[in-house]
Amino acid sequence: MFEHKTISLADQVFERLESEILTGKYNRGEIITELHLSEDLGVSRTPIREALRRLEQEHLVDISTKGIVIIGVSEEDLEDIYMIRERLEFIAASLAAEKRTEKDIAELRESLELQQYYVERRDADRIKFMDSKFHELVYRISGSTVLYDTLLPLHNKVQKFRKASVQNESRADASLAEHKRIFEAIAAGDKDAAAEAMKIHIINAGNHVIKKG
Amino acid sequence: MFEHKTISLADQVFERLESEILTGKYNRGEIITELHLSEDLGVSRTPIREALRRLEQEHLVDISTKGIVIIGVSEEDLEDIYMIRERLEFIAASLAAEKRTEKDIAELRESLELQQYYVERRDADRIKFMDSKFHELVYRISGSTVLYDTLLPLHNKVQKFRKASVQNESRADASLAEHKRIFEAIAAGDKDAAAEAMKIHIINAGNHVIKKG
DNA sequence: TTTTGTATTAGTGTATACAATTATACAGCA
DNA sequence: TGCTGTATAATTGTATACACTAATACAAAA
Repeated sequence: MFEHKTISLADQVFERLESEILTGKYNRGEIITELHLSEDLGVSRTPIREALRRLEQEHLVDISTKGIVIIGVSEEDLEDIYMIRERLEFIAASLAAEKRTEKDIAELRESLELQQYYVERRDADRIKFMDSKFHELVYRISGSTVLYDTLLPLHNKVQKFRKASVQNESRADASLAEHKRIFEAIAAGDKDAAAEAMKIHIINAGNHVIKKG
Repeated sequence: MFEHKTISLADQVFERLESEILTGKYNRGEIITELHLSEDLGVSRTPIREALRRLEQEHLVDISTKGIVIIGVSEEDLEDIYMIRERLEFIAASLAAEKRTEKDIAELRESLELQQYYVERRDADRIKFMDSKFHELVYRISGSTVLYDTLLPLHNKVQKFRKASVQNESRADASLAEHKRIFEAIAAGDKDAAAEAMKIHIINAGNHVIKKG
């Protein structure tokens, strides 16, 4: 009856470590060991290693003979990520406007309403969460597995930097307004408007996140 | 003296399986098991699993309770991949023209000379290899880890389809000419010309690989 | 004091045994 | 014939023991 989809320890460890690295718990260049992780998390090295292999593939860590070297996301990476997202989410929004179903529209609307709720309450963590949710929905609605797989990791990688941005009240308000504009265009099936609104949104978000030299 | 960099079994298994999946050894939907792989390759399940986890992350396989389900790359994925590459390699070429050193130029030139050599000898496998090498060099020279990590998997995923394309002699000649144009622009440090030449190249390559409905 | 060789230690890499879950085949029954 | 329950088998998930490599500390000699 109740879908008790058990998540493997390896997956849990991956999610946790990825989140901890992306939110800045570990410093760039810091070295950790499988044994420490194993003891800290209370699981054997096997699932730890499977998680680390995936993190290594994402270039979030480097596995050396001295241990696990934390890489994370640098300021330079940030600019590249927003540059790429600007181009690809432009496409994703266009496709989403083309392919969205009534159910998709309802999901987007609900996610926006929740975002509005949290923006009014100045709940930065949940704002960030709903912001991610909205973008992920657009990726999914685009119907392109390739776009989804390409964009989701890029989006996740800016977490640490995005939190500060979202705590800025005026930016939180503006971001919500931009999401609404994107939503309206997708709901109306207006491909060009959706793409353009998304492009502007990514550019604005990037400008607020990237520290200018 | 001799750098005998030992490659772990897990990495070897990953490379091999990835290549076999992308070149079409397994059919979409086919199910294999860890035990079979373990026996076939003569290694224990541990490195097999670590390889499979990475393949799963790339959406090349799906690990279910029935076994490992082969996903691979579909025809629909192809169009998305070339659409994305068109946009991102445009940027990569531009950055490469901006940042290339003399050493980079020499490497690109050498890779082109080899490609020419193999094109003249109609050696499809090696043409494909040198074609990949050229693009990978551009990714690297762009100086963006993010672009590199994003583009390399996308490029690799079209392997199976690219081989047929490269066996077409007129396309092989055209592709070489396009590479030369990209090279000249990068060597000259002409960002816009490099970007434009790359864009045209990707579009042409895509048109030859994608079967029209 | 510096350098070099060696013993030790700390770390990842691999194999194997076992646990848990789920698919499957088959028998019994309606 | 079709359905249902159960036993069996097949598969992935996890833990642990061991192998191997390389970094490190330390002592001895130049």
